[in-house]
Amino acid sequence: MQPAEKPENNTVIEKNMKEIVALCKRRGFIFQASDIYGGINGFWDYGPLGTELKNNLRDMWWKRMVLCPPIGPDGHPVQIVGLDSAIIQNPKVWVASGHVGGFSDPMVDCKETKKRYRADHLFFLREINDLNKIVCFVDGTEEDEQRKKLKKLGWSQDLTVYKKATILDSVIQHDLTTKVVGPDATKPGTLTEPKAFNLLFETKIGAVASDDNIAYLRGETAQGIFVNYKNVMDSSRVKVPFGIAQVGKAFRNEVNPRNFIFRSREFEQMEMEFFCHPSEAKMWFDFWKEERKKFWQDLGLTTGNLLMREHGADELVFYSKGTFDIEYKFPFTDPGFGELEGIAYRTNYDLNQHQEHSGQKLDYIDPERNNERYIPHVIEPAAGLTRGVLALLCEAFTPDPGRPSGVYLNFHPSMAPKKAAILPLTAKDGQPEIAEKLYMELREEFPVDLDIKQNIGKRYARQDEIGTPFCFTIDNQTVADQTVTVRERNTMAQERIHLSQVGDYLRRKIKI
RNA sequence: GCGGGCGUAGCUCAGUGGUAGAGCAUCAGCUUCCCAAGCUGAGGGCCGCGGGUUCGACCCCCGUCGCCCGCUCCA
Repeated sequence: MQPAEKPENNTVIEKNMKEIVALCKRRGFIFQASDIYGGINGFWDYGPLGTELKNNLRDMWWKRMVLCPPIGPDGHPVQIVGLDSAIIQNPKVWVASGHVGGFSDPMVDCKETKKRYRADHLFFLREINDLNKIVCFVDGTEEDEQRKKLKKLGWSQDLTVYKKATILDSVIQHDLTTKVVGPDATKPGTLTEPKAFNLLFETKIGAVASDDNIAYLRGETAQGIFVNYKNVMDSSRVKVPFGIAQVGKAFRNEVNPRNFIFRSREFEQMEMEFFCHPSEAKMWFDFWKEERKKFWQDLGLTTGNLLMREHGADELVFYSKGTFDIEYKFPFTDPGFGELEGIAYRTNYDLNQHQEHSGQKLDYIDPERNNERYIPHVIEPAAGLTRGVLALLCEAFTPDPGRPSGVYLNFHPSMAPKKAAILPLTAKDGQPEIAEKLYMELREEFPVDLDIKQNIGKRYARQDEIGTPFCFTIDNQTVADQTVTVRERNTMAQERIHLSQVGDYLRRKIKI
């Protein structure tokens, strides 16, 4: 029985994701980019409803960060300002950040075993007296394992007769790739030369292309914040501790885009860099961890599908003193989780780097600490906007055989692309006129649909499928006494309220 | 990047080496006082794209692009 379990499970998961993707296309949430040309791997377009959904999530983040930031430990709202930096910056920015160079991982393929290795995760043993004997291991391979492999090859198992090399380049330089036995290979010469995977998109500035005008599309929005730190300080009357927030596109040449919009080459981030005194960094780290978790919960992601996971020491980038991921249980990661947002304590690494590379002083003179000079430390909550959209879609997707549409999207009303639909029960007897009047009133404040055609069941079903939380239906009684029925999406229950209360009703329900 | 699977209407899928099909959706009209109901009709496809074999290709072959699954990868 055991073996049957996994495939069966996979089928169900696959089906779910397929249905979600199909619904997204059918109803205009998300299309494959360049669809009519056969698509392009790793890029997606947002349709009419997807755009509304994405904007809702973005606006809610902006509100919670910049317009109404949370109350800090001192009882007052924390200070955060907004920014919108260019996608293309001076290429030196990406050298300073470590993305150029550090962001490109050379990969080595094994022709025999079809395995792929990161070149910088490999080391080599070369017999000192025999240039033809070179064997390759993955970092961390125990000496016992090394000897086993040497035994299999029929070579000396005395590790002292081998010279250890860590740089594949030296092997390449001496043209020895044909001699190397790969980590899982049985014969030499199956490893390919390292291929550079530059994860940053390159472009050329100016009409004439040449190598000295290379620029990069940003791999994250964060660096735009760091390079504007001084400008914001000098112009905005902010004092440490404070934050700078930015929402925007970022680009990464992912080796293998997968899972709908989860890993794509063009995506959108919502990042905030919070600058503070080093002695308070831990406190702010804990503060933002809680705030950010609460954010996703407030939007309706249920606790069972949300996870706070601390990075292990091996996972941490060298300059981070701690990173937590907020992860979501997507249908394609189930029972595992996938990253939605990372909250990282980045120390003052980035500002230090930019101070060094730009030659500009980026230290802060703190009037509240006896004019102490220091480079602020940074706590970075960095969320994926497009991943957030996917999480909201997956969470909302609710199959329900008991209703005509067979499925509905259970969005929190604040996230729903359409807040309400106005539906005259029939297209006569003065009902369309009342409906249109209500529509014109409501649309000033809410995204709403007016739908007069076809029978009421079809119209309810359509609204269910796009996740509209409320339908206001005009009937004969409306003409007589100015009341409408409100039909609630999840329960399909109806109540009757006065026309004059509709606006208040929506306002109350949408608020988080 | 490797291996496997798939690509026919908006969606879910039939289909045969000889003139492209169904259901649902969409749209129009009628009918309907509350959940894709009923009746009548309409639009919509170079069968992913490009080659090849053939008198003739949606079908067979090759290539390519895209999607899904598994590896690999994800600063």
